[in-house]
Amino acid sequence: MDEKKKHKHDENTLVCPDCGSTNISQDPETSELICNDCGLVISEEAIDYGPEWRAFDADQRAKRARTGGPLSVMKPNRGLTTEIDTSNKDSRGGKISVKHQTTINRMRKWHRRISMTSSYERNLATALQELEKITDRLQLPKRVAEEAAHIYKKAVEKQLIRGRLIESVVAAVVYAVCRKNNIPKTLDDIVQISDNDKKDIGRAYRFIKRELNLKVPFTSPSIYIPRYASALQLSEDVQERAKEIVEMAMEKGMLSGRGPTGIAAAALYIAALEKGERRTQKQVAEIAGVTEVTIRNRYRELKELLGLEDLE
DNA sequence: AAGACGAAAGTGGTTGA
DNA sequence: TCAACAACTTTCGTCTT
Repeated sequence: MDEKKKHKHDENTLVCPDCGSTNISQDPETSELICNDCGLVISEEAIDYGPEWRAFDADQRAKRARTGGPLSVMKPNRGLTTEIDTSNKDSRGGKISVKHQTTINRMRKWHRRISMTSSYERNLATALQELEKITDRLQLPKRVAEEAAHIYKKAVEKQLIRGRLIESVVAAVVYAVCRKNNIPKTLDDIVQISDNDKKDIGRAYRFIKRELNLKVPFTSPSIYIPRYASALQLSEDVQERAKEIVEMAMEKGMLSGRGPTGIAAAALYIAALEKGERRTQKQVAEIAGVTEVTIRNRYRELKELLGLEDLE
């Protein structure tokens, strides 16, 4: 169990370092170069206005900040806020009279009430921090983070967060955005880098999806093929063949209920056999995060469904 | 010795009363 | 809220390479 977890984590952090070779596309909006194999952002045209350090809680943030906060659409008020400080001095450092202090206190109260301290803002602040952590660890492109932020805001406005951990909801939203954009990340991938329960995240995902009417398309197994293939160092040939197999299986309606990762894994296993680049079931199973048994079952189903000849 | 195969029992999540 | 259910996993024995 421990070993398996470790392995999965490696898979996430070290995905195809050389995938710059072929499968790259450019995002029309942000002009980011994105690897289709794993969603890795190869290079970004946009300048990052954020700080070079990272902080996970308010304390760290306060210690590390040297100037004002970074400008970002990912922050409430774009990171620009003003605050009336509590030292009761005027701009030249002189004391403010007691008479004026009450006025200023009142101003301070309202100012804070209006700008920063509403629960909405506070909620969003933690959420965006968490969102940054997750998208960073999964190496997801910026537009995914932005779409997720947008959806999350809607969820807060509709009061859907009540009774749920902010972190779980953020993870759920990220998962939903990945699904929507056909980015090959499983719920397990998200759980690996999040500190929360799979149960919580899954429940939050279903809830958010239903309440916000998110239209999440059926996940085609083929989106996992490039990712698994490069992790297994299989050729383009094998990938193409595996995609063909998936296509054929889908036409015959094999998609009912079965997990897409298992189908992708089995198709890849078959394709690799056909092209003489044999991988063991165990190898494929580990990469795909399913068991050998599942691969065997899908393998058997695919074989009889497609009438594939026995291969040796 | 390692891989492939499949039966049987167990697990976590969904669905419908 | 509970029970039935499907998909998947775990475990294990057997056969093949």
